Amino acid sequence: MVLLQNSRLLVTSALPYANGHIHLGHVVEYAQTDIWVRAMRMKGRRVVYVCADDTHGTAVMMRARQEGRSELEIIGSMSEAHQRDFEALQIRFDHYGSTHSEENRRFAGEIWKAFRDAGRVTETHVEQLFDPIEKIFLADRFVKGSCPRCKAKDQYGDNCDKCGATYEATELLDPRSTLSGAVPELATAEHLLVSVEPDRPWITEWIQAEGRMPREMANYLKGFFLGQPFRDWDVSRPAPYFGFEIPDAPGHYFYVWFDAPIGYLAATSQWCERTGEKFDDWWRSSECEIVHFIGKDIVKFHALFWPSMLKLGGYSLPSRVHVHGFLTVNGEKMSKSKGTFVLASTYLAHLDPAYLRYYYASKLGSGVDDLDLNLEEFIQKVNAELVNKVINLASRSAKFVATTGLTSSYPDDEGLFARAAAEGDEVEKAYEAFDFAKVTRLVVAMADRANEYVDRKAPWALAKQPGKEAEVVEVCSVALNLFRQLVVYLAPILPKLADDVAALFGVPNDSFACARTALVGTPVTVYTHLMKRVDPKAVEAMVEASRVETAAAAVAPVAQGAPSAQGEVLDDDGASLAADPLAPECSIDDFSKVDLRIARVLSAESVPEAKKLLKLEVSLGGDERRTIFAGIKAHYAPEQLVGKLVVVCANLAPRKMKFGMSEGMVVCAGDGQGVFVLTPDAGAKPGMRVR
RNA sequence: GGGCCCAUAGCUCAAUCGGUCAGAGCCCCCGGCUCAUAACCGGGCUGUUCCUGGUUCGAACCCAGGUGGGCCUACCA
Repeated sequence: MVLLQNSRLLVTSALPYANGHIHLGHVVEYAQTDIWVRAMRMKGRRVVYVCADDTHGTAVMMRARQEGRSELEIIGSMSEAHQRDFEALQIRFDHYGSTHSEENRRFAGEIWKAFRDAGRVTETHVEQLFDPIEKIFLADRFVKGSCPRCKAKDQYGDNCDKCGATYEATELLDPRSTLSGAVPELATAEHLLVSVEPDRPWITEWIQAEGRMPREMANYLKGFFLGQPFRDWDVSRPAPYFGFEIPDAPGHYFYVWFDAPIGYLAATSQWCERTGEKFDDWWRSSECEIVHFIGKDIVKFHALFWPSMLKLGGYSLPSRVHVHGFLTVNGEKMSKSKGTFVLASTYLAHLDPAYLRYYYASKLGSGVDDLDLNLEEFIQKVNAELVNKVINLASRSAKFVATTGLTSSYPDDEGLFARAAAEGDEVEKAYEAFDFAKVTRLVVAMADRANEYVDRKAPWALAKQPGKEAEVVEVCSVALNLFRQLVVYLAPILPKLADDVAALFGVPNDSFACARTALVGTPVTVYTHLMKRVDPKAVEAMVEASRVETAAAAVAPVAQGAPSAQGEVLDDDGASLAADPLAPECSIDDFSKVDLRIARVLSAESVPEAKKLLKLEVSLGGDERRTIFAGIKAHYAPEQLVGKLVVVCANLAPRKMKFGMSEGMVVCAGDGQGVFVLTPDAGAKPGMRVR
């Protein structure tokens, strides 16, 4: 570990993008960072934790146009929503800013000037497609057309997902703007690039320093980027663009990824302004170490470009770039149709944030592995470990000392308290090493020992024997002290519980040192449940609510590459329509050529060798049956479909596929991300025509 | 096709330098208890540590090859 023991710490989480709400995938990162920050504070370190909304770029601009609102309105309301979610999740920043701030403009300008002064800015002309209606240059993701190689329709401007060809957007056949549907024109745009190649030698070394980042990430960067010259980085976008105009290049704007990480600087600066701290003490001081928490998708920006920017600007480099994996739910990617794409606000409407914080912590090691939220395990683990073992200690002992309080001197407890106190070092080390799973393992083991002790001493039996009153109080004083010790160790993960327990005894739990000394003579207030068991029905309700919410929701036109940009738009904002414009008008005769029928799914099986295909057997009524291969494996389990009525195109020319003949097509709605099979209302029968 | 990571009981995972490390929790079964949020305690149960070969006095841990996953990326390492 590169971290020094006594320096101050500046900690960041990646900036959530202003185009979508916080969901459970985001929470992995913010909860993890928050836990680490709290743990470092409880060790006595000075820590500042900053974050901000990432606001710039085409996605926000287009959303503003579609909704007829200004960008400022959109980023304003999204920032509020984000902060509300974080607050409810007990994720506490010292400062939460926005990349759309004067400070950020200033820092971006300064770093830009540093590139200029170093002679590292070059210009280039890029032939790019231009939307004559929206008056905007089209990024690859905003153009669709036919693949120049295999002629597959509806492909984005960078590569073909049918044949895998890569090409320039300008090579697409029949290109269309996904924004307006217009035929794009070829236009020349001037772009500004910065060179990062001069930094490659020292970045190569910097990345591989012990503890800089998880080993597999360092290997990945080394193998993938560092072995060859860095290409110049295109950091400008032509107007119109929602962002900062480049000071010495009118008409050019900073690309969102240029000013996004600079948001870390700006947020710190705002915090300094507010608190009277000196900025240079945090970003230009050997006494301060910087720790970034990021997802593995954005490691390139944080480990290659960002150090280069910092160095040129004269700022400190990060001591640690802590990289985590993605969230899966029940073993697979979050799925809207399965209701496992859960927004933070939806979770919070049904469940206590403490459960999620605990569960995530119990699964977080120091590596980059994806974290699976298995909902069954979530219920079982939280109930068994947290409520049944830890909380139970207080629950089973508190009432015996309600009138007496804790003993005035700490009784003999067979060394249990001392042992757990000694293990505090291990707990602290595990926190520091980001191994929160180990923390929970240690704590659960301590709780087991404590429960075993209470069981052996059986205070409930003693209470029935006259003259043993003092002994009862002793046993329960031990139990409560052991309990509080656990709560102190868990405090970074469960700050609310720590506060509640502090109130129970009237003694704070704000430092790991609190776990070293037993409480004596302390009065105990009336005990009420500190945490309820997870109700499986609430989990079900949350999944159901997510299914409903997202089924009704439109999808963001593009998932933009900003920090942790896993966000989605969740209302009927026309984004889907914009992303996939209406086809040219057709006649009723044209339409009649397509014979759509209701069909019943008789069987469905996944094609093991195929990535995307399910093999369906459908009935059109009577003996008319069809075998259809549908590319919906990623979105539907075979058993979800069996027995369902669906709409199929019955007169589609049969198509020979690798796995057999497909004799029709199941009609689905989709936008490239979600896929939704259409089903008729009750009463429809197989064979009915759809007009 | 290339790169990286991973592979331990039904499930989720542990196991400082290769040396009682083959473990914990959950699940399941049996027993106890009744203070506690149908919670707690005790006992039992399952493993050729993916396979094959090698190094070593000794390997889950090191090396080679293979198989199977995950992620990234693509005619380029």
